[in-house]
Amino acid sequence: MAYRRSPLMQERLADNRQRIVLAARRLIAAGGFREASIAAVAAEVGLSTGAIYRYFPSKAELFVEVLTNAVAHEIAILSAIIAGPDTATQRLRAAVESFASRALEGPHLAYAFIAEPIDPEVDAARIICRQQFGEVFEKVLKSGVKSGEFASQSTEISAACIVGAFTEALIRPVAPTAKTSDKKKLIKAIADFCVRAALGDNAAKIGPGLPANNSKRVSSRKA
Amino acid sequence: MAYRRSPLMQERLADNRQRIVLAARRLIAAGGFREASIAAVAAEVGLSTGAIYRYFPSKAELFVEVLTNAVAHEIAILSAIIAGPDTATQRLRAAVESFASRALEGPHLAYAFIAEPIDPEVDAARIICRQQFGEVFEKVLKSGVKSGEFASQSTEISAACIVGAFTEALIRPVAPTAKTSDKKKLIKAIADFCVRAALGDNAAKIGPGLPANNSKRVSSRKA
Amino acid sequence: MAYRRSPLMQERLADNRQRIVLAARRLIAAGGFREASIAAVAAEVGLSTGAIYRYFPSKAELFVEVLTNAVAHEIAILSAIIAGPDTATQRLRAAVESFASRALEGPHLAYAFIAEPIDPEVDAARIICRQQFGEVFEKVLKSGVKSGEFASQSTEISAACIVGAFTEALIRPVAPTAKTSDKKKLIKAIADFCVRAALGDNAAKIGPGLPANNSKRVSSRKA
Amino acid sequence: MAYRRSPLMQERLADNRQRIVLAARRLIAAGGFREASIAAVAAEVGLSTGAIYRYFPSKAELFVEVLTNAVAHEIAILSAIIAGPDTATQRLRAAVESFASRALEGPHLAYAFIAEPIDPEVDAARIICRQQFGEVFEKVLKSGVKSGEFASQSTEISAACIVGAFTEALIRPVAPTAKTSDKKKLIKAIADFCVRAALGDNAAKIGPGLPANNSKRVSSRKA
DNA sequence: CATGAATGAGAATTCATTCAT
DNA sequence: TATGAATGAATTCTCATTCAT
Repeated sequence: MAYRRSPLMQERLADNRQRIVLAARRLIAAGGFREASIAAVAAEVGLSTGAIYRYFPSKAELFVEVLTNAVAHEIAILSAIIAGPDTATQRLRAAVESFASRALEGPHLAYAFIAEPIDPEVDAARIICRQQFGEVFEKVLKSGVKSGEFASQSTEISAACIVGAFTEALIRPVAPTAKTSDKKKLIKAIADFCVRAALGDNAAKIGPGLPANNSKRVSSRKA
Repeated sequence: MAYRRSPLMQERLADNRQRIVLAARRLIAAGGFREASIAAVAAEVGLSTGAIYRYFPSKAELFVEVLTNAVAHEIAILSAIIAGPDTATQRLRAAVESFASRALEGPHLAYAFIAEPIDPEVDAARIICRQQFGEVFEKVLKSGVKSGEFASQSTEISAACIVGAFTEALIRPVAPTAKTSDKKKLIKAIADFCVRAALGDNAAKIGPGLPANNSKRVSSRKA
Repeated sequence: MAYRRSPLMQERLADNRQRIVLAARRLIAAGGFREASIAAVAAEVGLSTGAIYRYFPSKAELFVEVLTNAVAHEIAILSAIIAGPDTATQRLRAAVESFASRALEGPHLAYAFIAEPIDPEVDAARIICRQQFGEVFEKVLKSGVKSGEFASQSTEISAACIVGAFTEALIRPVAPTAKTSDKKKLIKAIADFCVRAALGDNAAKIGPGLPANNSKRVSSRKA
Repeated sequence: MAYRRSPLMQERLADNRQRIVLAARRLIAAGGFREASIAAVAAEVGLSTGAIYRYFPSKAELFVEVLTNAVAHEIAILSAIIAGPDTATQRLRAAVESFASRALEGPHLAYAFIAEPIDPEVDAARIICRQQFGEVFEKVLKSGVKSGEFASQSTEISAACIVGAFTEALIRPVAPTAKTSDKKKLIKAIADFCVRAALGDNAAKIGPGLPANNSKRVSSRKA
């Protein structure tokens, strides 16, 4: 009598897989790769270590999926923003701010995207993820350059720089960064930086779209 | 009558310390912290593991010195560039290009500056190093803002973004990046990005000083 | 449907913990702390080194348990003897003889109670163990002094001296002490010594209760 | 031209040997065997580690000499006391007090006499040392038994018990034992214990020579 | 003779992975 | 399928001992 898998069972299985990924993600976000041992992940999901290996052939592949998953989620959000109806400047700013604000919530997870290769396999995945981010940003840049809104530039490399630029923001405050208002300022300043870089000498043309810094946007407009 | 150490010996000793640091650096540059076990470092210098501990009380302290050393060297070069007589724009560009081109030589070492905290002690050193880089860049930014050459901005965060932006360049090509010409383009594009971000809407004012991308600076000016 | 651990397995697990403690104890008894490396203990139980750490977080804690266990066993026996109905003299003698005879079986284990602090944690446990022994003996001494059977004395220090006195017996014959009859003589002589010291000048009063040496109690009295 | 050793040189050599032994002794007394690494000993004497091996073929042999030396010194003092003109009781008491009071000054050195066999060779030496102590005490015991002052007893084992009994005193206060008055009481109580054990039921005969507890000795004797 | 750098054999501890139940 | 005990290789660090200078 062959066992047929009940729908309930199937769901639980799919469930477990997802729960493992999320547990690993939570641990990485909280304490970095170092804290995310198989034993810790298993404990977090409420399974045994052995059970993890029923769903993932190795720790590396689990981590690859954690990255892939997290990135897919981000990419979806960013893509939606970037596909929006606003000007390229507005969309770029919104995308950077959106990503950066989430990144600040889990700095250790952010590390994961740029961290030291714990494992070659994981490293390969990470590079791909970064490229995906780059591609999304490249879209806005291209559309902005095409429309003349942005300065002419190597959109591919600019995209990479944008990823790198706000990456920095994630890494700096390893200590839980005090105030919410500080975070907002930080995010805004990063977005400003990226937008300025995208605009180039078109900034003047465009006019008051870009505040030169956090507090004087109005004054900058009157010129 | 105390025995005096021969000059040859003295040299070898001082040498050894440096050789250990360099060997560790080489290993980190080639394969990351992961590959730089004490045993590997010892083998690389041609010493026993025990000998390493004559020069460094712990692995952490060795790694701290590797970072400190590497950073000190970079900082010296960057500081010289930044203290130069050129315009802020030129100095910023030169600094970014200088740093980025060296970083491309040892991508894994670059990782070390942003890596996942392997060890709290090493991590502390890393954060300090990043701040030092930031401070150097902040200098040019401040001088440029003060002279009116750069747009008004949060120089601290812009400096961090610059560090982050070219950090990206170091991380991307983990695979040995094909052609030298590619590297040059990459470096130039990064510098362009950073300079644009610094200039902001002053770009137009300043005039054709900034090429919007690698080859078409003229066209970008006509607008 | 969670798997239930078979009773056999459960038993083996509980067993293992105990077996590790006993293996460590055996090794210490045979060759001292020196011979009881984690590797040796693991080999003795037939486990891997890693397995030991499933049961004990560190070598120190294992050793503490070895001591604690051994002492708890002794204390239980001694307490029973000392709580008995006999005269203080008889109970003291019985307690010393009981302890000493067991101690002679594992001289190296006895070392463990007085050994050089190998590890602060273990050392702390050892001091507590010695105090516990002392307290047990102090009970008989106090009861004997109170009843007038023993001479007035510092019961605390006398108790310590008793522990020390037969400690000596454990240490002397590191070489496998020849004959059983010798051991018996040794134990008896130690007990005599302790009892004499407890009695003090009450000895005469009490009468022939105490043999002055092993075999000639009658003759010793007539003098 | 053969080198002739100058008298000065000879002295320095003999000196060094002694200085090494004393340095080792100091270190052991201060922090136990654990703190007395060859490197530490060398630093203490102001020699190189290699130099130690010119005087002692191994660490074990150095430690053996440390023990032997220390014991020889003690034995000399004790022998003098025991060869004195007083009663056996007085001589025994004096010997115990003399030894114990010195032992309290360097508890860690005292450990060394009873410590866990760090090394079989050292262990062998330690056993011999203990026996030597025993022999000295046996002398008084024998003389006291012969004169009828002490109870008939196995002098060999009583001697061992005495060594063991005050050994305990050395081990108890690993923490620097506060007050001098406490120390005095401790030493006296130990001596009392040993003397009582030696006297046995002769105590009454002899009369008020033995104070049953700490404070009434002098007044009780002269009567 | 003196030096002290170098050796290298352990020792404790960690953790991804396997496998009997 | 699930469990988690067991494995064992790898890693950091220590220290007695040696030997070129």
